[in-house]
Amino acid sequence: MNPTIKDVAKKANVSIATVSRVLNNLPGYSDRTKAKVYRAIEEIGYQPNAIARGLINKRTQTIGVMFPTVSSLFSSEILRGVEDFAQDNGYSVVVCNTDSDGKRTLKYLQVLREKQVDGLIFSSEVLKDEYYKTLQQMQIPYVLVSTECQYDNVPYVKVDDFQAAYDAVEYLIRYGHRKIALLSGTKHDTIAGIPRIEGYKKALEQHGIPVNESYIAYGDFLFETGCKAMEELLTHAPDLTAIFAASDEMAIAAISVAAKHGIKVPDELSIIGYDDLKLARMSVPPLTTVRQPLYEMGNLSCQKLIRMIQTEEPESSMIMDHSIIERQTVRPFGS
Amino acid sequence: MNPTIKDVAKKANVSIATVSRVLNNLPGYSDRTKAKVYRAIEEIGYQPNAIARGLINKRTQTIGVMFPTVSSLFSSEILRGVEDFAQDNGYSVVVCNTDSDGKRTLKYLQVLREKQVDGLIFSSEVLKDEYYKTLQQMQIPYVLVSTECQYDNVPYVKVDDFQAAYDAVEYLIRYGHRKIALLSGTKHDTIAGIPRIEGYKKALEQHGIPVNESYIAYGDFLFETGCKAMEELLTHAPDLTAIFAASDEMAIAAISVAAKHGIKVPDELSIIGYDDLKLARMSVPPLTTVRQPLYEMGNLSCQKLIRMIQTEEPESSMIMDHSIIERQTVRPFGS
DNA sequence: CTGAAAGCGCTTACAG
DNA sequence: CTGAAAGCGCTTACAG
Repeated sequence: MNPTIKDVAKKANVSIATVSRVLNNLPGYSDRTKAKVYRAIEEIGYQPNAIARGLINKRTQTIGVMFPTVSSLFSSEILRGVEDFAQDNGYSVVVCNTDSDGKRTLKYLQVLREKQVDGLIFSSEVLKDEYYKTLQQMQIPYVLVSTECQYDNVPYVKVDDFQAAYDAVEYLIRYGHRKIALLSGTKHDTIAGIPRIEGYKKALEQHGIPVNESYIAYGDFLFETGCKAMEELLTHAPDLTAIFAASDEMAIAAISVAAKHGIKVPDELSIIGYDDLKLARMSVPPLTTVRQPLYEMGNLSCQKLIRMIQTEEPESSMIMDHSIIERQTVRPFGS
Repeated sequence: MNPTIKDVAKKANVSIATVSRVLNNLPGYSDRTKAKVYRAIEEIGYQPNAIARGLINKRTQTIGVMFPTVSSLFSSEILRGVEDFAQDNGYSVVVCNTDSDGKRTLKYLQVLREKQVDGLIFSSEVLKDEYYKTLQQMQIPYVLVSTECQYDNVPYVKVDDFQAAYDAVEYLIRYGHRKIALLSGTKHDTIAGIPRIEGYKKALEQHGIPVNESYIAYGDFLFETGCKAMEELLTHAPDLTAIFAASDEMAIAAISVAAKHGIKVPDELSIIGYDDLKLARMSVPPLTTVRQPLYEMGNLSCQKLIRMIQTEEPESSMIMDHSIIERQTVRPFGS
C-alpha cells in the first residue's frame, strides 16, 4: 500500500487537514508544523493521490486529444505541440485515434466523459452533428485544430486554406506557369478539400487562366492515391508544367511518379506542396511547399483550451499565418 | 451538475447499492428492478464517474507511454499500436514526450504515479538507474519497447539489432559489394547504436572483408546528421559501392546527398536502410530497408502490459522478427 | 432480492 | 494556528 495523507498525519502528529493545507500551500500553520509535515512526507515517501483529489476538486488536470490517425507526421506534430503546452501547465493528455470512424469517435467521447477530462481538442476532422451534441452534453470546453465548424461558441485554430492554396498557385503563376494542375485532396472534404480547390481555381481566374477540369485529379491526401492521381494527370494533361499538390505526401507522390516517367523536377515540371512536414526537406529535390505551423497550432489550441478550463470564458478562433517555403521543386517556366 | 448514482437511485426508487450492482452486472436483483434502473439511467442521462470508481477500485484503466519524441514517424507508429490495443481493451493512454531529458522523464514518472496509472510503457531509450528506481517504487508493471535492460523482471519487446544489422550487411555482400560503408547512429548508444555497428563489423569479418574505420561515419539517426555523415563518407571513402544506414532517415539523407553529388542510386551506389518507416516507400528510388514491425511492437507491448496488470504475473520478453524489404536502392555490384 | 453503512484518499467549511 | 467532520461518487461486505 502506498502511504496516504493519514499516514503522514500520524507520523507528523497533526491532523490530515493540516497536512492537506501544507500540501496545497494554503495559509494556516506555523513554520514548525510545516517542517514537521515535510519531514514526515519525506520519511515515508508520500505522494498525493490525484484521483482522490480529482474526485473532490472536479478537476482531473487531464485533457483528451482526438486524431484521425496519430501515426501521421501531420497529427503527431500537432500532438507534440499540444503535449508540450499541456505538460508545462500541469495537464496530462490522453490520445485518441479515431480512424475517422464515427462509432469509435463516439465511444471515445464516452470514455473521456467517464474519465472526467477537463477539456478536449478535436483535430483534422469535420465535427459531425452527433459529436457536437455529445460534446455539448459533456459540458466541458473543447477546441478544434486544423478544422473548423459553424457553431460560433467553439473556437478553432487553423490556417486559411483557401488563401494558402491561392497563394501557392499564384506563386506558380508568378514564375511564369500557366498550365498548372491540381493534385487535390478528397473532393467533398469541406475543410481541407474544397477550400483548396477553390483557392486554386480563383488564382487561375484572377490571372486570366481558364480552369480546365482535366487538370484536376483527386486523391485522399496520402501517398498512394497521390501516385494514382498523378498518373491520371500525366495521361490527361501531358502538357502541364506545374503542379500544386494539396498535401506534401501527394507532392512527394508526384515527384516519385515523375521520376518513374523520366520527367525531371524541377527542370521539366515544377511542384509545390502543402503542409511542410519534416518529409519536405528529405525529398530529392527538397520540396517547395506551403507551410502550416503544425506545432504552433497544437500548442495554441492547447493554450486556448486550458485558458477556457481555468477561466470558464469563451476563447476566440485563430487563423494562423501560412508561408511559402522555397526549396528546390519550383523553377521559372521556360528557364 | 452531472447526475450521479444517487440521482438514478432516487429516480428508480431503489438504493444506490442496487444501481451499482446492475451497472456492474453483479448478481442480486430482479429483472424488474434491472429494467427500472435502466429506465432511470436513460431518462436522466447518467454516466458513471470513472474517477470515483478508480478511487475505490484502485484501478484507473489508464496507462502511460513515454517517448523521446512523439512526433517522429518511428514513435508515432509504436504509439498507434499501443493505442489500438489499449482502446480495444478498455484502457486509455496518456502520452509523455520526454525529449530524452532526464529531469522531464522523472517529472513525468511522478505525474503518472500521482495519477495512479495502472502501468507504463517505456520506449526507445535506455532505462537509467534512477528511472528504474522510481519505477520500482511505483509498484506498477511496465514494459520496454524498442529498447531493453539488464533487469530481468522487466520485459521488453524489440528486434535483434545485431542480427538485423548483420543481415542487412550480408545482403549487400551477397549482391557482390565489398566496399560497404556504415552510416551509424549514435556511437555510444547501447541499444540501437553499438549492436548495429557490431552487426556490421561481424558480417564483414565473416566474409573476409577487413573493417576499415574510415568507412564508418556517425550521426544520431536523424536526417540532418545523416547528411553530414554522408558527406564525410564521400570524402573519406570515395570508392564505396554500398551503404548500410542505421535508420531510414539516414538512408534518405544518403540518397539526398548522393543526388547532390550526381551519384546515381542504385546504379553507382547501393543503399539499405533500417526501420521501414512510411517514408521508405516515398523516396526516389523507393528504399530497400530492414523492417522493424513497429505497430506490432507497440501492440504487443501493450498486450503484455495489460496482461501483467490483470494477472499480476510476470511476462517474458519478445524478440520480434525483422525482415528485409526489397525495393529499389540496392543493385548487384558491377551490374 | 435489497438496503444501510463503511470506506477509498482527499479538500474544505466550520468551530475553536 | 489547528482539528473534527462532512462529503466528492462510487463499491462492497454485511445483514436481513
